[in-house]
Amino acid sequence: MPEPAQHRRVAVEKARLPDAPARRGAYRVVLDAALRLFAERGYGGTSVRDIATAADVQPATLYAHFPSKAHVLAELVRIGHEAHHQRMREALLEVQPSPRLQLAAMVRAHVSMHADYPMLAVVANAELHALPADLAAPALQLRRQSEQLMLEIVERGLRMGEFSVAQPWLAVAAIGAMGLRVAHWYTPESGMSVDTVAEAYVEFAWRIVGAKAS
Amino acid sequence: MPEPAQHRRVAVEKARLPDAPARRGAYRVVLDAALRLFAERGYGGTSVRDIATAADVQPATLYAHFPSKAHVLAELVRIGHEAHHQRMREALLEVQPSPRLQLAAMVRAHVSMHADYPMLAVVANAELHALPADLAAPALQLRRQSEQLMLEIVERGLRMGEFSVAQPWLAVAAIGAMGLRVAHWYTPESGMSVDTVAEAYVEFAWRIVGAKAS
Amino acid sequence: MPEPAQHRRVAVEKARLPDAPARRGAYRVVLDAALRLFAERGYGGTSVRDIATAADVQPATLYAHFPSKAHVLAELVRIGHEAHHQRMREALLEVQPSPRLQLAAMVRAHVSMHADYPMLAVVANAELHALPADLAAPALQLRRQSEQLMLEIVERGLRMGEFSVAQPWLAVAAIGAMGLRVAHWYTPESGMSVDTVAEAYVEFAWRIVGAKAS
Amino acid sequence: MPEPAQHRRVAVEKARLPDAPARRGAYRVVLDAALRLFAERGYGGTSVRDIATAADVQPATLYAHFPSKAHVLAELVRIGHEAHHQRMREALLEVQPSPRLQLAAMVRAHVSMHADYPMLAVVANAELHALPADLAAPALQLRRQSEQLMLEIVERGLRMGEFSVAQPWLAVAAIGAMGLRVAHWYTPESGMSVDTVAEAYVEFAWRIVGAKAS
DNA sequence: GATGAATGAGGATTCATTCAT
DNA sequence: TATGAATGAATCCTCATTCAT
Repeated sequence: MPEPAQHRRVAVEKARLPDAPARRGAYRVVLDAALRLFAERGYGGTSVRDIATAADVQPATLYAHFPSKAHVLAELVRIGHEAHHQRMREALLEVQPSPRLQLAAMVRAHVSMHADYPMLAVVANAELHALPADLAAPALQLRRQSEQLMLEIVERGLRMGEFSVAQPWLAVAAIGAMGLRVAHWYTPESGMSVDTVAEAYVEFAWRIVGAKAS
Repeated sequence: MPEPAQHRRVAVEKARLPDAPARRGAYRVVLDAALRLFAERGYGGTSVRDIATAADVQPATLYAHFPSKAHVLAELVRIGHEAHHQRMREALLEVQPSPRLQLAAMVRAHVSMHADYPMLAVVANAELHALPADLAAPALQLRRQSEQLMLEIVERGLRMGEFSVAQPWLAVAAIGAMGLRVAHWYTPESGMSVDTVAEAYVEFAWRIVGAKAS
Repeated sequence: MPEPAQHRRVAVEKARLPDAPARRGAYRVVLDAALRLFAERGYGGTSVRDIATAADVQPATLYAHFPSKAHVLAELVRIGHEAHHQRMREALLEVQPSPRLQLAAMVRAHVSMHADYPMLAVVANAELHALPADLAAPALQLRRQSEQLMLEIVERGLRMGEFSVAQPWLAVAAIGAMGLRVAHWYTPESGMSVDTVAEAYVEFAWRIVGAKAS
Repeated sequence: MPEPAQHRRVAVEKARLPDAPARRGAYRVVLDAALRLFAERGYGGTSVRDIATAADVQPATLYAHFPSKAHVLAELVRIGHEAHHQRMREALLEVQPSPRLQLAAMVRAHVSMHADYPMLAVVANAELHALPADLAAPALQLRRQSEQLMLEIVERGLRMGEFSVAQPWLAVAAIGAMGLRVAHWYTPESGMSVDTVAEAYVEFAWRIVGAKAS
């Protein structure tokens, strides 16, 4: 398995959440602490006391802002999936309707999301299973939409003769997987910019779907 | 994220371990039960009682065979990494020394391992972080070796003019990530054979590294 | 072995702690319960559940006040040794600087401490070994001080010609031992007052060191 | 409390049992191991596994020789009390019927027993309470006999005008206590011989009961 | 909002003991 | 006699959560 073989789940060390200026106070410090701990140790490996301690708050305080530990995770999962989905949508809206450029825009958004918010991506992906079905449902829907979107782009590219790949679904799975993993190894300290990685992965995606040179 | 968006961590439902005729008795049923539960719920989400119940033994019986819950995970991680490493090594030994064929052999081994033993692969990858450093160390070493091996093949292909890719390390990361994710969605009931998937991913890998048609 | 040969470790039946009006609530009831149980059954023979049940709280409540079962014992050991040390110090401060009177004051304090707080004395002495070294250290220091103090008094008495005994250290050991044991058999219901016992032991101590009649 | 303030329950480090050439094999190694562990950590602080490990035997093997963990302790308590009682009896049989000499013989036997077999003495005294009443009964009876015997000697000495002490029972309690404690601090490595200690304690005992110089 | 104390359920692990071999 | 595997109960302690303040 070809990424820096360390004994950590995320290479990055500080929690980062989008929409930074959102809520303030205990709500925010709890969410930040939970993000880091869930990313590093997993939901099951993190106790409410761990979160409270890291947030410099009493455990009881957490319950003034979240109905339960699961709802803290649910909130992170929601934020992660919504940010991801929004990046994808915006990327598509700003691009020419060519399958090649649309695929590039999606991969760019997908990869940069995972490099910009690695902890959030790891939590949203790897801890989703820890949520009860009802709390997981909204995220699953967004996930399905993104997947479907990319599949439609690839299939349109095939119909238009711009792409050439035998099993489009497998190609989409492979392209998605590439990006997912970035969250685990990427760190700004690696010397590579997010853009460098994103553009490299765009090229990989093009190659996978057999995109004709433009 | 482009795989079947379900609320499960592995598509497959039954635990499978290589070297099946190995040990017998409580050791084996505990390991089987732990494999399934760790894969489905994660290490932190699984209690010793859960394992014992699933294995139909008393919690105390587990401790006659493993020094601790962590050692059960460590054993699964070890088995997973060793099987993976062995498949890779054997694949390379049986192939012509052409980078193109060597890469294909590695990807085939990597992907088929993840499709043949999805739970083992998920546990070995996603729960490695739950192990104390000393128990994780052997697996990390094997991991580093596999990564290094694939990187050397790609770089040799580049030097020989058979491959063409700007950032070999990123290519290796992408190829590895593709395969990792297979463990989460693959199931024989999907209608695709392991070979179908493996061959598709070999083609993707070739495209990523820009392999010249042979 | 010459004390009432019963099958009990302390003759007394109710736990008593000095500085009674100190802390209130669960902290206090836990400490009282632990004192009685440790005295009667020993540290190893008492479970956290035993203590909690006797204190009429949940086991978890104990951990809101003490970091561990060992810390409950440590607290009792500390209280016991500090009370003992303080009695000794105060006794010395209130007495003429004659070795004969100083020895009497110390023995009186030593014996009355063991008769007034028999359970505390038994726990502080007989269960000290159950503490990890770091928790036992403060008690050991106080113990060494008391011993040294009595030895110095005896040696000064010898130099001044008031006492006459061949091995002062053995005399001190014997005098200390006499008092220690009082905690096991003394009870107010025996018909003897604490003072009666204390004065008898003062006489024994004088005889042991060969004190000249004043 | 005037003995070497260490964090150990017995100064001595090796287990010693009288009637050495008695039984052989596992019975003996288990008893030796239990003696040391019970002396150092107490009955409640020692597990059957601890004993078995120290004896280099499987836990199950212990049950081929003793019906239960409690019976191992009972055996040690029995051996200790019988040896103690026998020493006392023999000492009395070999001495002139003078109270002064009889008291000396008893103290000599009492003290030397506690210095010769410190671990056995500590276990027989400090762990007696851990035994169920029926297993403790024989030891308690021997104990009562020894106490009674010494009391009778002292009272006879009083009637004969050889001794002079106000409360004979307290004197007996004090003399017994002195000797008991020797087991905790005595070690041959201290530089004092058993005889030195015993003779010093004989002198202390004489002084306590106010024995007239012979 | 925040908290300190409390709790019942459950966490991993060890207990003394049994039994087939 | 000795043992390896097994067990049900109990070990200490932590869990997520509640509630009066």
